[in-house]
Amino acid sequence: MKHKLEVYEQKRRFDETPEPRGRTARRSARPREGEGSFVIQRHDARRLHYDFRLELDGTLKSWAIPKGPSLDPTVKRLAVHVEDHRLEYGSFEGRIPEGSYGAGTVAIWDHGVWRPEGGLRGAREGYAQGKLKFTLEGERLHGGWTLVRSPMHDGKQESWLLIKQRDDEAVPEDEFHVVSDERAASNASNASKVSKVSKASKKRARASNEAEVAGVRITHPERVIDAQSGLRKIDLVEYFEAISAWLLPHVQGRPVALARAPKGVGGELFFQKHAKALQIPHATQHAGLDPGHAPLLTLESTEALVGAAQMDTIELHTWNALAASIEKPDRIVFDLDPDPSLPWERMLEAAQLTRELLDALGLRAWCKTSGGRGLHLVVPLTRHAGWEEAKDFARAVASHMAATLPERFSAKMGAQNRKGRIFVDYLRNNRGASTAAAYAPRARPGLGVSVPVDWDELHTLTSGDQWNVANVRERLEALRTDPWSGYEKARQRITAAMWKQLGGK
DNA sequence: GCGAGCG
DNA sequence: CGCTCGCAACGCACG
DNA sequence: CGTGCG
Ligand SMILES: [Mn+2]
Ligand SMILES: [Mn+2]
Repeated sequence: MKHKLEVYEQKRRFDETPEPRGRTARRSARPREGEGSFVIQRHDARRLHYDFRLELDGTLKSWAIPKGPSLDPTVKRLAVHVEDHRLEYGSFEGRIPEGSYGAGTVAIWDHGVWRPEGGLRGAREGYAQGKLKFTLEGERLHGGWTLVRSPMHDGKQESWLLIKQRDDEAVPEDEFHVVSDERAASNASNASKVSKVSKASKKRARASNEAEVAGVRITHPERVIDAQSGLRKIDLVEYFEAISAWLLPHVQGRPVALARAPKGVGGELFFQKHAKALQIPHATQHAGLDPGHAPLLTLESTEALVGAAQMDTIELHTWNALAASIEKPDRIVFDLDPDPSLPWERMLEAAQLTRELLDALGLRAWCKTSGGRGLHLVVPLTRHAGWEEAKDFARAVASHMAATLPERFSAKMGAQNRKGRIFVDYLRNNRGASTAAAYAPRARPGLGVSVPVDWDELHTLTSGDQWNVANVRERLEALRTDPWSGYEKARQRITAAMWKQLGGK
């Protein structure tokens, strides 16, 4: 106990604060035998909370309650056990200056008498054992209360819960809105009826708030994730399910980066490459590929795609290597990013020109819309080179384009460098970098989709996002041949001759 | 969307 | 309990 | 060099 007070005094510099210095003398008008004083101070500090203090054995046992007490017996309020305070502190109100521990303002929110069940002995035992039952007689709070130590107390501070007991002083607020009609109809305050109604309404709410697709529980299926198209979460989920046969060949075996948007397009978007446990339902984990991190992920099945969608994955980006040969990329990607002011025709020409350079080098490339503003050129490779060589080679190609056609291409990122031109983004060929996969949606208004195209149809393309989650099905149904035929069979490598043509390393 | 950390 | 916070990561452009 | 962007 003495120790606790010392800790407190160390945290405070008494000469700088208006709080009372502890004195050993005096003690004001005492409550009756078996009772003690209590106080709740509203403490507007770095974080607003309520300090709940019970007098016991000459000191104030103290808890910080972030949300303050609730009169609803079904509500448990976290009460973090904090240092004992001196009795004198119970009457403190005022400002704790900046720079002092607990800086902010303190106001007495309630005070009065607490009467522990079992008297003084009950209080001591309850406090030691982590379960205090007591009655409060304050100005705001009355009736029975329970303060229990939560089984989960990790490390320094104990977590307790403050709960109102069910008595006449309790004010149930649970489901107030849902139940209020019922209550008005029959003015009987029938607790069991209320709880039945609330249970039923919760069940109903869950039923309409959940769906099941490919064995995966889908929460909030009706939530609109893109205002522009009006598409809902369930539409995205069903898109992934329907596109599965087309999409899986492009993601299976490859570590992914998921771009997730729990609040939909326009909300916060974050990437996720790693996950512990089965945080993404049905995803496959690959521990050890990325040292110092949780396992990398691959998506191998329809269930995994749907699982990702349940977790609000919109974009699916893949590495340029398989998990099984993580140090040997099996392709390089050129991401053609146009200055937004350029006419689309320049974009098509750029793709064709890039293709011609690659062709001259002896490399076949395949093209897809990005689902956004541009196009992606994908060059499959046998798994012969390391990341360093693949990246250097991609940079050499981009630099060559920029050097030969500087009015059209830039190999430097940054809006400045791209002005009036197309940035050949070769940076997606670094280890750990990734590019939106074929048939993956993009987290942009309209939910564009990256779609593989045949070179023969290049001239018919109208934009990088001409296909989207809503209309790509039409495209696929109309297809007579695989636009990427030959891709799987390609066996090509980066050779010394290519380097020579590009002007050496 | 969800687990971890924290008050 | 209930809130808030991560959830990639790194070369490159710019100052 | 540090900082911020993509
Ligand atoms: Mn406090
Ligand atoms: Mn792009």
